[in-house]
Amino acid sequence: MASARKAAVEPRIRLNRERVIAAAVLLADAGGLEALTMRRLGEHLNVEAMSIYNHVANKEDLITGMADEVFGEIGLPSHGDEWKTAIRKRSISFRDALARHPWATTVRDSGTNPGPATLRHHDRVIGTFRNGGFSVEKTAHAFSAVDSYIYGFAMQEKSLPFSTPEETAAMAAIMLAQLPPNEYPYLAELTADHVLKPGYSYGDEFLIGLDLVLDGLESMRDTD
Amino acid sequence: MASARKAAVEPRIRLNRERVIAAAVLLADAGGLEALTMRRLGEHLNVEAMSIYNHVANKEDLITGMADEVFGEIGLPSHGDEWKTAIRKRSISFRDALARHPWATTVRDSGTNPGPATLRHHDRVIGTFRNGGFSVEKTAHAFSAVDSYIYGFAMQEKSLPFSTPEETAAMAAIMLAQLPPNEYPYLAELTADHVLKPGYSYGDEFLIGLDLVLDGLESMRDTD
DNA sequence: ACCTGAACACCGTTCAAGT
DNA sequence: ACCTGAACACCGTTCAAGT
Repeated sequence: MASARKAAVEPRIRLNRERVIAAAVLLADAGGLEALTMRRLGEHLNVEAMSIYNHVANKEDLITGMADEVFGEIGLPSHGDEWKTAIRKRSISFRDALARHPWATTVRDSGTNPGPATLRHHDRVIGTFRNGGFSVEKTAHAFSAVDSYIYGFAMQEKSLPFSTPEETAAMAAIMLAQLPPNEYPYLAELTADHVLKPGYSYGDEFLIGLDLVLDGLESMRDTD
Repeated sequence: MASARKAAVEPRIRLNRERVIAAAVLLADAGGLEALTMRRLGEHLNVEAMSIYNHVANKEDLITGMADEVFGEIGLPSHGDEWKTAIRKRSISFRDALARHPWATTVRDSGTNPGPATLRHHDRVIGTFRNGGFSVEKTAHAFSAVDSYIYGFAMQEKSLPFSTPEETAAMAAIMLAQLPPNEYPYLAELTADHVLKPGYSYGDEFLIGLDLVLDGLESMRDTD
């Protein structure tokens, strides 16, 4: 009875790999990958840092698990949709996931030791191109082009020193003022005539570039 | 005389920002960004780690300098070439630079505090689009699309667990053997029928995707 | 089976002290 | 002006010891 009450007061839910990974994702979302230390993660889990090693081989294994968690959040391309619609939807979902977890843009576990969510996701994307009439070779081209674009865009977006339109305008004005205009005339023009225009948001570029790539893939599929 | 000889035996060239950055780039090229520690860098410069702070504000400042160094290695788009040729050449040069310095794919200083080489490079790229008949707005689209693609491709390439064709074949065979084929049929097909084919090299995808983007930009420029 | 405390070999960075 | 030694507040990870 007494011990039951004590357990209720100090819940100390059983630790496991999933809970460790989930807490680590929260920590990295809030402060970036460099804010994720084993000691800090232990604090958030009400446990000493060393206990984490009972559920995760080491920090690298932890980060691999985190990356797979992010891949699990990406909506799989739907079998019902036409290939272009399906890939477009999952690309938007992919970019949204990377925007929620900016640290994930630099991790890229998929090359070395992909987790189950990553494998399943890749399989479905490849299958969408194949069933959309792409040859095996052209599927490889398509997969590489689309994912390169998404990763690169997410990385550029993450490294911008602003996020809201107001911040953007303020930062752009400062940068423009610091810019020697004779030295960088085109950069100055782009900043003054485009970035500083009301309603500018770098995020809007995503769909423009994405559709450019998808349209290009469509005509590639139908030629040769 | 004696001191002159001593100076010859122990050259101890005067340290400066450029020499510090150059040594740091070598270190990061060899072992990645995590191999770059101030103590190790000091060793390579025959100096205590703390001396480095006389030439660099802190490690972040050092890495910013390194990123600008890499941008300086990228061939500027030539004024004589037609925009597509000029951007194509500089994109290949950009990707080569990122392949030489894989750590730079994850740095992206340009957003927050671009160095002089970065600014000059961006100005020339923007100018190439403008002189090639792109409106200011379409120049922004083009710049974003091309650089997103290049960054993303370089990141994917860097994270592959193989580089030579022999390694690729060996790794792909292992991965294919580990793959449950019923669970990931399309991934298995792509690996067996494409990646394992003799002559496969992921790097070859670069130009295919790049030309896709460039052709898309050309038709975007000429419509609306 | 899981958690802990102490310890090891590292980090980046400061500061007073040297030349 | 530049370099150094000692020190501080951290890291990831090990290992023996606890329950």
